[in-house]
Order: sequence, then C-alpha cells, then structure tokens
Amino acid sequence: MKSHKTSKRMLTIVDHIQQLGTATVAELAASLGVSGETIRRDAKTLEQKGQVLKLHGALALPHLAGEAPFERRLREHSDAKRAIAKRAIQFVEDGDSIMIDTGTTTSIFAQELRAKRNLTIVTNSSDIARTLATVNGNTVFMAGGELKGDNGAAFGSPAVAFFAKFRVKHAFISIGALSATDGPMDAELSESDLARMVLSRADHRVILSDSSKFGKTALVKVCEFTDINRLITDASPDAALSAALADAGVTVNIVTER
Amino acid sequence: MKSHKTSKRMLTIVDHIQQLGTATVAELAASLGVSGETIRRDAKTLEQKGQVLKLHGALALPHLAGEAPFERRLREHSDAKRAIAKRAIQFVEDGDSIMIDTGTTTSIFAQELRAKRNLTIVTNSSDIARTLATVNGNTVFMAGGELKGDNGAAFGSPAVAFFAKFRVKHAFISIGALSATDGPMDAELSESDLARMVLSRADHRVILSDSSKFGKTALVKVCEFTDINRLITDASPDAALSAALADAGVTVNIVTER
DNA sequence: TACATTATGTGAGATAATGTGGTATACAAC
DNA sequence: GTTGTATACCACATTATCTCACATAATGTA
Repeated sequence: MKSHKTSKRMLTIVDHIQQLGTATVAELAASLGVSGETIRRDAKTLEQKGQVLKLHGALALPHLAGEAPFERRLREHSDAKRAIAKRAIQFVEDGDSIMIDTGTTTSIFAQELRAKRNLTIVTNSSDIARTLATVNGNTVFMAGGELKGDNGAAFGSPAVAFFAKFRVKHAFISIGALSATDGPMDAELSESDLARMVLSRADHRVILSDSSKFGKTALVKVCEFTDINRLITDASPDAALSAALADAGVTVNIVTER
Repeated sequence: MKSHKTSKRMLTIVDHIQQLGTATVAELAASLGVSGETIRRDAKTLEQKGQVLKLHGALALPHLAGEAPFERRLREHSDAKRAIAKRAIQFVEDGDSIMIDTGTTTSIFAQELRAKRNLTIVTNSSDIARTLATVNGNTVFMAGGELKGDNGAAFGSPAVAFFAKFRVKHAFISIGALSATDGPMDAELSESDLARMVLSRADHRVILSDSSKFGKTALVKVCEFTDINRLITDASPDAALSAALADAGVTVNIVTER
C-alpha cells in the first residue's frame, strides 16, 4: 500500500520532470526533504509505470527513446488539450451516457472524466477504456477487433456496427484538421467512418480540438459543420472558420490555457 | 444493518474528503472521537463502494490519487508478480503469437512484454491491450463488449467466440486459486469460461500465479492440471500440490523475488 | 427484559515507508 | 586501461500504520 505522502511526492517528481525535462536525484531529494534513496525508490516504481526514465544520477522524460508516437502526441499542446478537456467535462453530469472516439485530446478528456461517476461510456480506444473502466461505477462498452493505428483503437465495419447499437446523450470526437471550406477532416477513412457513426448516435455532438488543427486540411471529410453542436478549443478561429461555424449553428467554447 | 451513528460518521468522512481531497486516519479518529481502527473499518466499506481510496495512513478521493481497486491489487505481491513476469517473458520470442487473459499478474506480464517486438496479442483486457497496442510493431486483437469487473475486461460468449477465431503459440492465464484436489479455480464463471477457451487455442499453456493462491479454493474450476504445460510462481507448492502438478506433467518454474 | 446482532476497542503480529551504512558499479579524467 | 569520485544497490533497523482475532460495549428486536 502506498502512503498519501508517497503518491503526492511521486506526482511532484513527474510534474517536475515533465516541466523541466530532467532532474537530478540530489536536487529532488533536497527539494522534497527526503533521502536520495527514497527518490530512487520512487523512481523505480515510476520507471516501471513508464512515467520517467532513470539515468545515472538523474531522471528524465522516458520518451527520448522508444516512445510510442501516440504518447508523444499526447504531450504536444498538452496544456491546451488539458484545458479543453476540463472545459468539456462541465457539459457532462454523473450518470450520463457518452461516446468517445480515439485521439489524444479525447484521451486526456477521459482522464478528466474520472471526476465523474456512474457514466456509461462507448469507445473504440483501449486507452480510454482502460482509463474509465475500473473506476467510479462506470460502465464501459468497447468495440473489439484489431487495434490499429498508433493509438490502439478498433476501426472498420465491426467497430462501426458496434457503435450503431447504442444511443447516447453526448458524443465527443477529435479530428485531424478543421477547414472553413471542407469542415472537420481526418487522415484516415476508417477514422472518419467511425466518427460519423458516433455523431449519428448522440444528441449533443462535440468536437474537441486544439487550435493547431485550424485552417489545415486532411485526406477525408468527416461531416458537415451542421452535424455538430459544439466546438471546444483553445483559441479563436480565423474569420472564415468562425463564420462557417456560426452559419452552421455551432457553439464555440474557447478556453485559455491554465 | 448499520447504526445511525455509524452511517452518519461515514457521511462525515466522505464529506470531509470531498472537501479537502484527503484526510489522515489519525486526524479523522481524533475529530470524530473514535479509534483509528473504526475509521479503518469505515474506510473499508467506503472503499468497496468506491467513495474513497485507502492509502497508507490516509484516505483520498479516488480520482485524485488516480487509482482504481485494480491498480491497488496490482501492487499487492507486486515483487512476486514482477519476478514471475520477468521469468515468463523468457519463453516468448520476438514475433510470437500470444493469448493473455485478464489479471493483475498478466497485466504486469504485459508490461514486461514491451521488451519484445512484433508480437501478435489476443486479449480481453483493456489494460493489456493498451500496454501493448502502440509499441514495437505489435498487433493486438482485443475482444470487445461490456468491460466488466474491477479490471476492465470483456467476458461472455462474444468474448469467448472472439478468442475461438485464433490459434496461437502461447497462452498465459492468471487464476484465483490453485488447489491440489480441484485444480486451477476462479471466482467467476465468466472468467473460467474464457480461460478455458484461451487454453484450448494455444500450443504452450502457462499459468502465472503468485504463491498466495496456493491451497485456496474459489467458486469455479477452470480446467484440469493436464490442460496446462507450465506454472510460473514464486514459491514451492506444498507436497500435495506438487504431486498433483507432477502427475499431470506440469513443469513448475519457481522464481525468487527481486 | 432477554437475546441476538452490530459496533467498537485493544493488543499482537504483519506490512509499508524511510533512512543509514556498507559495497558494487558507472562515469570521467588521465 | 587505471584511478578517483559520485552514484546506485542492497541489507538492515526503525518507526508508523495496517490487519486480524478476540473481548467488550452498544444497539436492535422479540
């Protein structure tokens, strides 16, 4: 069993390293008021969880070598994504039913959803399923099959058919690009097929997207702007995109990072 | 039936923790005028309801510490489980096909499997799928459906049917109990049904079990000893169990923790 | 009231967290 | 390579906490 002090300290260590990239053992020991041996022991468990990389005399971000691309993308614009996720959970109440498709922003959203209880979740992402399946009385339905992409999610017609069985209150999807002329787009046909099904099965349809997606295009069009109700993002879209969203009746929520 | 005083105290505890995030056992005992043991007993029932998380010396909100009951069980006997997992991966080569059922030991085994490459994994556990899906060129097939239990895994006839489609080199399963007279056992019928299917689809069938399971019984018998090829564990079984294993031709690998 | 059930306290033994000192190992300068 | 210093690893001691079994008190019920 882990003590409260221990888990708090380990969170601090991870924070510190994620902010500054590295930290020496002596430094951490001094600033946390514990012995170096304790830091080493924390580091050992954190390393096993893949949260830090142990070096000689110091700790560092684990992802310099051998990181899954998905996990690297999780950290890109992570402040923006976290802020978007925190805003998004305000639309969710305990007990709601939610579809969530795979993506880095939606994975962070799932982490924030651990603050809610008794949710019914339908997802195709093993990461989101794992995040939400074992906590707070949630019920999770996950589409099975071959987990593809860099993010461990099920696609294809079996997954689409799986989603078709449900009808939920909210849908949260992520996208690859958002263009004023072409609407929400994705890099893969299979992703867009699934996203479209998700949108068709929910009353309240939300795109979670950081502003780096604005004005870009990707291979496949996901849907029309009129197919969604809300966009949660971290910066104002340009005039053309704003106009397109307004025309389609999409509510835009802009959050500020931190 | 709970007394009025007891349930009122438990409400107070939950309130306190929801307001402040955490509370130490000693603190609560003092402020409520009862012994620490009483607080611990309250905490136990509250933890089972998922309302608080028990830590060493303190209680916390489950999502603040970010830990589910399954994650807590992951840490129990974790040295033994880690040692068992490290031994188990020695039987796996890059490119092998493997079935893994859900369990704490198998989850740790999956973490160790990140050292291998180009594996084909079939599993019903969202945790194991997530651990292995995005790395090292692995291919992961996950059974879908409602993710149950405290461990986020799919069970039931759809999951069993999913496994039936495959034929793999290795099967690694975990069990709830290991009895000399009744063989490998599990607490749930659905778990044992799935484990039996897993065993029937693999050439090399391995049970990963720490020694705390020895000599116990559970509700459902999983299979005969003759249905498995190998047991990897952390301590010698007693004479009766050893004899039963030897009779059935099961190879036993005993690892030392560390 | 009398009885059964539940709740609480207490003490012994087990477990967890941390620090300390001895020894092994890694890194760097030569 | 050799050597020196810093760091890591390990075993042990210490303290705090947890768990369990049992005794006692409180509560609920006929």
